[in-house]
Amino acid sequence: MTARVTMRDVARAVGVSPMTVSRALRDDETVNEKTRHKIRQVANDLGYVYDTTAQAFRTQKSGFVAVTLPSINNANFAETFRGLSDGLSASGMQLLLGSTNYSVEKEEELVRQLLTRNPEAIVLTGGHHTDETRALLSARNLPIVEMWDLPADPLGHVVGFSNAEAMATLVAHLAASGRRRLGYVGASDLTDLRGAERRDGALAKAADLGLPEVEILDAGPAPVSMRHGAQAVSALGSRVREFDALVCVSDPVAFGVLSECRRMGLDVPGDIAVTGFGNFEVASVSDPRITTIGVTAREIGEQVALLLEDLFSGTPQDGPRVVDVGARLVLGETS
Amino acid sequence: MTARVTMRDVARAVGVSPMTVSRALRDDETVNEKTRHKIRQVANDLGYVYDTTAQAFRTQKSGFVAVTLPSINNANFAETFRGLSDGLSASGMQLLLGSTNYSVEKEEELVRQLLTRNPEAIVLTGGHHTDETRALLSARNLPIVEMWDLPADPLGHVVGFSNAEAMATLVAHLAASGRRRLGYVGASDLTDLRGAERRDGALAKAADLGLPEVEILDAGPAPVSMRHGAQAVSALGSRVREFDALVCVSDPVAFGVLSECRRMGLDVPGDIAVTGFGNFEVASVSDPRITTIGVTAREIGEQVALLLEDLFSGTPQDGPRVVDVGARLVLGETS
DNA sequence: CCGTAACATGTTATCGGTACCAAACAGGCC
DNA sequence: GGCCTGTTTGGTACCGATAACATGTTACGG
Repeated sequence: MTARVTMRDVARAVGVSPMTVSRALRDDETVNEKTRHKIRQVANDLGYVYDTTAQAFRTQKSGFVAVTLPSINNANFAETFRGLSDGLSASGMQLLLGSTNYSVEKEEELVRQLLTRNPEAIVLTGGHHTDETRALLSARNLPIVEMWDLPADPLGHVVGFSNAEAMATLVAHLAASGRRRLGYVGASDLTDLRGAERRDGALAKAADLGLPEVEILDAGPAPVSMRHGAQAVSALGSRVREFDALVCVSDPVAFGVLSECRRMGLDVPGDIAVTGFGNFEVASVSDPRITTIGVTAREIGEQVALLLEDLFSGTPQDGPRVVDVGARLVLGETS
Repeated sequence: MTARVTMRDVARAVGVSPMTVSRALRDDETVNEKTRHKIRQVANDLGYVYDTTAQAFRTQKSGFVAVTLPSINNANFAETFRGLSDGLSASGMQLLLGSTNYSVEKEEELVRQLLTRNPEAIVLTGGHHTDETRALLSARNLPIVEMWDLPADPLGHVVGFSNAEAMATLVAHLAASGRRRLGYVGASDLTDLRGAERRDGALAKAADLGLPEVEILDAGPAPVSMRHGAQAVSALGSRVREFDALVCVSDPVAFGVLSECRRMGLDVPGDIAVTGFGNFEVASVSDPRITTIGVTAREIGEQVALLLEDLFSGTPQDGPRVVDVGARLVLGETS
């Protein structure tokens, strides 16, 4: 194979210095219009491809923003990623994606790996991290954004909402419509910390409102999805009739619960209410539509992008910013 | 902020040369056990973080595999990405992800951008690309994998299945169970080329079997999802009764169609059959379960990873490889 | 005690851009 | 013409790791 074409080659072909080529392919300001045009032309003819790695090395700016998501296979996180990606492409940043599988240990490993690429900022999902992760991150002078939560002790900037509070709204709504015997369907372990917060929010609000104790229905280890919701209900068998509302950690779980309830001949919402979380597409398309919490997944990504753009553009900051994008009750036909 | 810690700093602190530090943090073979241990220790104490950018630059190996997906917000592509990601993490490769939004022009732009990062291989979804993309790629001596399709004129290696053939199987099944008046629900434009192939496969097979002409029900521009399936049916109104089967480009669309049919009081599969494609979770959880085509999304990713590992390990290759992972009919309760 | 092999470590140059500073050049003004 | 200003271009060093080669060190048999 022929050796790679570098700026030097282009420079030689045009009869200028590599420095001029470098300028011509970037700032445009100082280089003479004709020279620049010629350089671009020749670069193209020679099949020159710019080497971002070399640039990143020399300038010590990688052009990367590192992102960790619990799972890529989740419509909401995917939307956030898209919002972030679209928002940042304007400033020429590329995303470096890692998936933590809902594990803070995996997150630590990932952060360690991502940091070796010299990202110019790092975006984490959630506010729970290992001590080691926190140490790694604070040792670098690097903008940090935590999203999808409102952590009590943030590492840097925050774009999110209160999962507990949103869930409390939902429980209040159920109580107001006369539901009293609530079951909560979510992951059995607590690796999904956002899920855990939602659960705590539901339990606390129910206690607050004087409802009977909420029974926890185990849907298996995180991440839980449609099939786990269905399984949790079928495992319950006829005991499901003891409840008049099933509060689910997410819409996919709620959909599984809903489907299984119908298979068992239950009337939703006549016999039992079902609620989800996240306003996934399935919630608004299913028959009946599922009552849920609307989170602005895409907006979270966009807000993070805006925040980072501000940081990159050098706008002076007065301390870490906290953006609460909120979450609202979306009434469906299952409650 | 203090300047970054480099190998030089570690070397000075330990009293060895930077070269020894470099070796100690990598191969382990030649460096004395005690020296290595000391170096690791000191590196850790100093908070040294390896600089992959510098390594990538010096060795001219980026450690990146570039991947383009039509959409990240699609459970199947997300699964493929996971399979690929998990499979490649063993060989220390990191994925550089780009989303084409089902557009070959966006793909070209993306490929151009990704190539500046010197990826060691590139994985594309689908077999349709602009001429410019093909030119860009063949100018580099770079392993190329196309997945999710069996292109007639592949750029390199292939891991996929025939979308048209799979759809033909589905239509044959419908015909065998007595369905004759078929409607096809998919994107109106042809930007989703895999979708277009599925459509062509369905139409061709129907014609082949002597069924009446299949009517195309427009679900809007790609990408189409649940809501578009539902809208297509509601737009049809009572005309939906003219069909005895609705073949959908994907499971999400089929689910939308199914929900809307039920809202309209139709009995599925009594009055009308509904089929999907992709074996998404919603197909197996919904009530009734949706008849679909099972594609091995995760396996595609895993197979690509295996293929690339082989290439990276230097195993001699005899020409580009083609892996047909196949696709099978998954009978549900909607047909 | 020496030669040689096996192991362990050091030296130098380099990957492809670009920051920084210097210099060449053109045009305008007195 | 001489001087100044502004525009355009060039020269040199360097970012942090490592390939390739050279050198030093130890172990051991004869």
